[in-house]
Amino acid sequence: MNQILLVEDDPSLGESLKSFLVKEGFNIDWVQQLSEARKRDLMDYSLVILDWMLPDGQGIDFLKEIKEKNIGIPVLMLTARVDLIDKVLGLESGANDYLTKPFEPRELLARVRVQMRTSHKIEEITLLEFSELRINLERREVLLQESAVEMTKMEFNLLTLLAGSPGRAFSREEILNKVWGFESYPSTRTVDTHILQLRQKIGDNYFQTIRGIGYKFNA
Amino acid sequence: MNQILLVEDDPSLGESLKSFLVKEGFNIDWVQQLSEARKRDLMDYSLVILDWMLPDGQGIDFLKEIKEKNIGIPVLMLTARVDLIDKVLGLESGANDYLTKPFEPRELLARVRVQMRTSHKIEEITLLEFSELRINLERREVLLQESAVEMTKMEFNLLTLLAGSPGRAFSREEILNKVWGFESYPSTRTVDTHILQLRQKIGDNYFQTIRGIGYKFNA
DNA sequence: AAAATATTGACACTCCACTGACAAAAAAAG
DNA sequence: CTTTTTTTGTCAGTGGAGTGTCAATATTTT
Repeated sequence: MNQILLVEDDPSLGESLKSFLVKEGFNIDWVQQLSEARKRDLMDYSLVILDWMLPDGQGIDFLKEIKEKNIGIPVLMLTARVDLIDKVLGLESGANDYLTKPFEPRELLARVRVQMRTSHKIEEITLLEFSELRINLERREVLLQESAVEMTKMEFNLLTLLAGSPGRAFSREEILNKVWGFESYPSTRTVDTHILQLRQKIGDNYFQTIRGIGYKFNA
Repeated sequence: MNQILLVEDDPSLGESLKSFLVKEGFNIDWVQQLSEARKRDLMDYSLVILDWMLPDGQGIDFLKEIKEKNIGIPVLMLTARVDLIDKVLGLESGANDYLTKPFEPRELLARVRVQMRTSHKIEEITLLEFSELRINLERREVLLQESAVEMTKMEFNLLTLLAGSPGRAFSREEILNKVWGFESYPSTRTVDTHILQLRQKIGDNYFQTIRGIGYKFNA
């Protein structure tokens, strides 16, 4: 789990950063546009390195999207500007760290390691366990009474969102935002269908309908 | 909850940092020596701001001690040196962030907030508690004397509006605007009906009629 | 290409938000 | 105090919104 999503439009900087970090043992997925970055499933990464200015939008907008999803993935922002305002704005928007260009690769490396280190602590919660149900976030596996249950991508993401906060009520909109993301807007009925799938796979009891709102997971 | 241990030997810098952070709502415990800092119980704090050089030892030594204890408290290092080596060394030794003097107070503030945010999740007000009644906004649950009371969507919304400001009088129009929204305009009698439902479910005492106006919630 | 998955739309069914009517209570008027 | 007027309490019936379900279509993956 040392996968990093690098969002940087400058080809030469991106290339050198990638090769530098790869040498240090990280797995780098380098994209040059926000539109590309939005297609990625953030669950697959343990850190996002995000440029401030990008051809198709502000990096800070993407940052806000990430933080609203509340996945807990750390974000390290890069900027060419020396403006303190930008710096503060970035950090207050939820960035975990900030680096001003030009910077030394070794400082970047150090700060990357800090983020990996601190986020790894949160990653300790890779198991959600209930009476008959066990969800392994790291392996993306679901066990029902010791036997594996196959889950599709959306099913698994939906399940972990709900099961990650048992008892908490989720509105359909919140679910769409956090599981599907901002760029795709399926109808709210899509949520129902996937809930149906989950109910069929692991039983009705876990999922409680909250009429007019959405659903909640009961342990 | 927002207690910060500031370890800084320079009197003028320490004083100005302390007053600045106090103004921002933090509780600052400022010590000028490592020996003083070591006497403190780190459990009492949610962040340590640590100078690199101190009269009775290196700040980085204290940093290592903290990290070896594995308490999980974040540390923000300060240094007068511009040496990249120091920076990297500090971060690799377990510091969560790093600032090189001179720095802007606002940048310090932003980085402090980042640390506070990631370490201590600020608990949101999701509970309304009264003598026999507990309302959990997150779970959308209502407990009356420890036993759950089923609520429909409108009932729950109405209850939380009134119970959110106990003693405050709400006119029917205000209630309609805030619970039902602007687009739908049911008659004001609808409010009465829902108040009736609530009275039947959790007792008459909580809801007081204000003739000619509307209702208020009494704790 | 085929297979797996995601999404939409349709239908039936349930439930509850809302209305309207009347009773009861309070306030105002006489 | 009595009567009239206004406001609120109460309840049952109904229409419509919300949901479960499944099949059909679109999309992605293999």
